[in-house]
Amino acid sequence: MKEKKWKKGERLESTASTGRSDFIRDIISEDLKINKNDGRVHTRFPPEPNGYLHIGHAKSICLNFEIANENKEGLCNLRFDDTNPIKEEAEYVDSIKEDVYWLGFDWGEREYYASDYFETLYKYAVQLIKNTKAYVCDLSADEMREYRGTLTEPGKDSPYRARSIEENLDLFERMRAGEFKDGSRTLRAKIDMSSGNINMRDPVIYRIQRAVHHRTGDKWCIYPMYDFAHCVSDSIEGITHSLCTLEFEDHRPLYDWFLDELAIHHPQQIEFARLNITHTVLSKRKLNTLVNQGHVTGWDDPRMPTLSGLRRRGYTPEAIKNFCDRIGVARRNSAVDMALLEHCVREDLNKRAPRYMAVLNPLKVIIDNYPEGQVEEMDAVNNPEDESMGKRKVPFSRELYIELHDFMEDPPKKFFRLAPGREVRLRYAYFITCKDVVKNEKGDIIELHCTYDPQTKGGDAPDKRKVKATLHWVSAAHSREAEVRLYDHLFSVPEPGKDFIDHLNPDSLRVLTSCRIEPALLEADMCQFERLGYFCLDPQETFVKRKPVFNRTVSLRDKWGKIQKKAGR
RNA sequence: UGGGGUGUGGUGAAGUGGUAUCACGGCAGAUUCUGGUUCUGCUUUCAGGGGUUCGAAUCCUCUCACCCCAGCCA
Repeated sequence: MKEKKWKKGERLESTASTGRSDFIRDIISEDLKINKNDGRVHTRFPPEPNGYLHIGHAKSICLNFEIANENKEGLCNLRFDDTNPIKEEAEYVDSIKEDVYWLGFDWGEREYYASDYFETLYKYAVQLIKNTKAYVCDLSADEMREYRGTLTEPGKDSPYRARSIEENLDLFERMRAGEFKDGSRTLRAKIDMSSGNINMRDPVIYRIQRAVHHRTGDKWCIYPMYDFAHCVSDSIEGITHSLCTLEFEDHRPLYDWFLDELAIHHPQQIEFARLNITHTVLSKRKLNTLVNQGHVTGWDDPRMPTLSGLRRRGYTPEAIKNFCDRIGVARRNSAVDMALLEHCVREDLNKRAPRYMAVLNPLKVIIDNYPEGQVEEMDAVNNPEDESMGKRKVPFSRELYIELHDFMEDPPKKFFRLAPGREVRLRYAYFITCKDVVKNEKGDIIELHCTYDPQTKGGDAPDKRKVKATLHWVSAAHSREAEVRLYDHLFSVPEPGKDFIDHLNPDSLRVLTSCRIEPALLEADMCQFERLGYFCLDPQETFVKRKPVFNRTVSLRDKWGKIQKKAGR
């Protein structure tokens, strides 16, 4: 019989003070009202240490930890679901802890491992045998598949299903003792081989597997399966609400069955839709393929949606958490627009990133009427959004660099940057007018000759005349060379799908090696390059390349870019 | 007639019998020493049919579409 654990019903107050409301928080509010679990709220984030965390995990981390934080005495455990020694490694445990901590969540002393419960799990398995609810099965993997039936046909009972309790007890003990070959026997739950839910067709709960476990070494040669280990681990830890993704929905009857048969504390499993984001992939398998086939440099490649990749790209924990809060929690499969993630970083970085000037594609500008050898220190605001971030000095001299794209010899209508005969402002410095364009034999523009108006020092004209553009610049002699890496979507289509490799964006990385940065910038790690975007220093690459290497976190919103794109079509 | 889910603007979410709401995106404008930020306005939606009701995204019913499940993975 179907039983809905969350009845659609009267309007519920949202949890705590956040004002946020979603179906999970509604369930918890209702549970609190009837004093279920003595009013406790206890969640857990249960990663398997077999890979790196990505932003999809962040959704789950935020959900679990924030729900705990929203409730008085609410707790959230960090539990490693380490029941498969073949796939799991201590290295992943460390990276997962680092990522969760980086996001800003605290699991206190509650760092647990399913492997801590192996002994207890074994005892519970014995209890199931004693209750005639589990049996040792000698079917091979292939045979078991045959016996299982199909989606539309029921399965058949295993010939070993009717073994006596004594025989099962003996065999199971000897499985543990290592008397049998890997894969030769399993312990199975005795449920219903004709169930429409394939998970209930006598699922395996223990398999024989001689492998070194990252924590228990070679102490065990039998390991519990997820369905058994997970619900019991939740129960042992006193979890009240066990939140997981939609694909475990079919496992809930099994989750409930084990706990009912064992008659132990019974958390409620609640499923929600996993996160998808456009223009990227969020499955361990696909991310793994990207790494293994060399489409990216590693799990922390700044184009990867992994937490380590996003961190290296310059995303802040605040931006990611804000994103996770905004996408909501629901039960329908969906794909969030990458633009929302980008909006969230811009919003955060706009408030906190100090501004600097950097020229990505330098074009030399010579101010003909500026005294040779003269240097002036211009006052520049570090962050117009936050006065407390103060000011700095930027050296100005006769020879400068501006952005190549800020000049056009024959500008179209809506281009209002520098052009022959046109006057623009150099930010925090002077108005300049372009007088002459110097080209090489190939016809490439290599140098501009301009004049400046000494009256406009600081950037304002005494006669109040206006200019239509303000350009960023650096002093040629005072600026330093840097490498800048510009990132774009990893995939050129919103939903890469099964053939995702075919849709890789060839321009997801562009490396610019002769950029010029203002001297003060050397001290910044995260910053805005004015008019360009948000960037962060890549410490590893800076060390390797022996010059500053910056990653572009995200570009600024770009109206001119949009106009150009439209014109291009 | 295998089982389990899900359908609300371009996208993600709220809404649980009483004017469909919010955010992102897009478009237009204002402000601006960043074509940034900020501000304003516009844009477009209840999968479909039938029923109940004074009144339906919401209740009933039929249909359609999509997602998940046949690991000794989690």
